[in-house]
Amino acid sequence: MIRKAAAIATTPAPPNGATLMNVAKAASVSLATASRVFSNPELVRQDTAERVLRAAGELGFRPNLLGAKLRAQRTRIIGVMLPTMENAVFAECWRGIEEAALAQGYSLMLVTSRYDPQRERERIEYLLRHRVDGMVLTVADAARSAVLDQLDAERVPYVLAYNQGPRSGKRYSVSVDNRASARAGVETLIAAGHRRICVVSGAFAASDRARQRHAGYRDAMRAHGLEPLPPLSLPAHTPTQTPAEVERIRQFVTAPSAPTALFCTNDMLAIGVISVLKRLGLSVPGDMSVLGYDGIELGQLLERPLSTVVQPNNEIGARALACLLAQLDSGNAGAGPDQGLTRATLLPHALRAGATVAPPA
Amino acid sequence: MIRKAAAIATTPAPPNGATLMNVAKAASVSLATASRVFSNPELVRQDTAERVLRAAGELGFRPNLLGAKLRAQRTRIIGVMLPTMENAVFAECWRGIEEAALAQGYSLMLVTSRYDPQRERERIEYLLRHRVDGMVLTVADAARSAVLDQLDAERVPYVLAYNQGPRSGKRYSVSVDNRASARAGVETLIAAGHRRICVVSGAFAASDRARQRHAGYRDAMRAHGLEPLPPLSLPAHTPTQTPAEVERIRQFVTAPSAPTALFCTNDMLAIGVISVLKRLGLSVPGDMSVLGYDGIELGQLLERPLSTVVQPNNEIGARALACLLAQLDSGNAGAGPDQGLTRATLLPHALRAGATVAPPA
DNA sequence: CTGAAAGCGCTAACAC
DNA sequence: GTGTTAGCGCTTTCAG
Repeated sequence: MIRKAAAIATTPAPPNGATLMNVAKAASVSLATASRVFSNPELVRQDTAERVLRAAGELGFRPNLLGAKLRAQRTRIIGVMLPTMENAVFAECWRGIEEAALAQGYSLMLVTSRYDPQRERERIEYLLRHRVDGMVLTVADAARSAVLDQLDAERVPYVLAYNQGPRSGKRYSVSVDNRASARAGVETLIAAGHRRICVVSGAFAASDRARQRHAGYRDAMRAHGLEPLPPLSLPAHTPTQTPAEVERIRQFVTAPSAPTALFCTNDMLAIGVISVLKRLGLSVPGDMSVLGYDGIELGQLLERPLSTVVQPNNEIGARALACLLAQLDSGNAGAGPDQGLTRATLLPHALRAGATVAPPA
Repeated sequence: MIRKAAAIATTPAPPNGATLMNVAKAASVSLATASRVFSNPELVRQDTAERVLRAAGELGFRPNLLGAKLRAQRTRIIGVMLPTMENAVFAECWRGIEEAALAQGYSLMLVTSRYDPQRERERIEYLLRHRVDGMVLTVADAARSAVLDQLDAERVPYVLAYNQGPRSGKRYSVSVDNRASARAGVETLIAAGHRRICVVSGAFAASDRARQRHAGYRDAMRAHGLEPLPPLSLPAHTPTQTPAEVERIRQFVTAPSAPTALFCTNDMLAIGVISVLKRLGLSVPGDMSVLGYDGIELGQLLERPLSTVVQPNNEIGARALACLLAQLDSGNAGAGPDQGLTRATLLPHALRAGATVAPPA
């Protein structure tokens, strides 16, 4: 008895007396019945349910998902890791993920990695401690990612977004065909009459997509008998208009045999580059054509709409989540046998003709 | 015995045998000691701790935060509700929040409301069920928000971001002085020689900031003996360049006594408006000056850098979180007495001269 | 259709 | 310093 009293006293002063247990008491039913009213209503008689519901309403009952999750050993929380929200492409993807999650009754926990593998590890560990049921991830480099290997080893379900898995790999991924779409984009440049075309990218090491898109560029060039030119590799994937960066761009575009068209591996970069060119006294597309990649909405809102390779960003997010939930529903336990199906979902890309590409002068 | 066996069998097949309990066994210590090694290491002897740590390492132990949270009655999760991530201003704010949270060991749960009060209610209820310790919120209209009233009633700690609380209100908020900063912005327009200045905004009903900024506009106009003009109120806070919207803008800017300068209540809107003007054959700032509000980074990266009123977005997020944690640490229980301090933190704004404002023709 | 009871993994008194 | 123990709030057999 004393023990009991002590135990009660130590209880952190019920911040919320509205527990299921109290609801049950108020409705004169057992805890089990009260629980069922919320999780399996069909198992309880109409009027009993109503009584419980009324009691819940009066007490202002709000289910504590923590208890439920702990017991159920599944949280219905999905971890999402994206490089940054400040690049609209990921904000658009997030929207797709969030809508899909909402529709399916899942919650999300978002972390950003800033394209930093070290930080990727830490943030994912964090998600793991929260016992997320699975994750939607965009990593710097899927092919050599220690953290992905770890996730595989621990059998944590995840789906890559934007990172494109190999055609017959074991990893799930949702993306466009980076290489083919980049090639298609560059081909529009070639079709416009450009011969000297260069890639502008953030650090290739920090983005497998950038590398794949670069490969697509090479495909296009070679297919048309053109010599791939060395790329302009900038430090970041989002533009910083530091003097150093501006100077690098200046040197690049004013060299003796400067390119007549630039293929930027993402739209933000393209936007930044266009502005730098302008500042350098070059007109776009008069003196230099610029093609982006991503298809962010913003591109269409600009004074000079951005010509770009469009990815269905919302859909990439939504499909990635759907793919993850499908995994969760099915062979969650014990990883179903490989059905020989490709696990890399490729969504169609499109080309958006803006006003930043024209025939060379 | 039978019971016991049954109970074990029903356990959802340990997806993770690496529990604290098992670590404790492996290290031949009690559960309590093992727990202390992680939460209060100073309470346990060096070598004991090492043994536990080693065992944990071998078993691949990862603390299950769910159990800890349930027991501790605090989750160390902060709920964040922002209107949308697709407006960079909120993406920048998120960054500030995330960095601050990371530094303090808090996790975040992000939801977006799309400027929709109904959705605000639902999403917040969601956060509440997850037992977040507190929230950082940007709501459509803080002054008449049912959900905020509810949060007050339930004594859920929260801090508003962007929504500006009244000088001596009871609510915590972190923002700039919307009215004063807007006034300062419009005054730069007046200083440039403009007399006919109009506000362009998304639906005022859906944003108290838009209304406050509009009030600042009126202040500026009146202070300079100018007649406030009727605003152009667009349906959304982010631009959609639908034919209908373009047409509305056209009528507005080609009317007999059309304005010579436009003050847009946010940067995204300004960017969209500039592009529409261009399409309508008007040059900015030649035929029309445009001033934005928000100071998103993107504004500086544009071909024609956006003139705008700058808010410290990262800092708004970081400070809002800090303010929330301060609340949590102190009078979490029982809402400390009103210290007469203003709970509305006002951060300094700035004016950024871009290239979209010039003297009227 | 309803109830009793056994925990999910962890923390925090309290006792030793 | 360390162990014992009683739950946090909920779900889910198993038994009526």
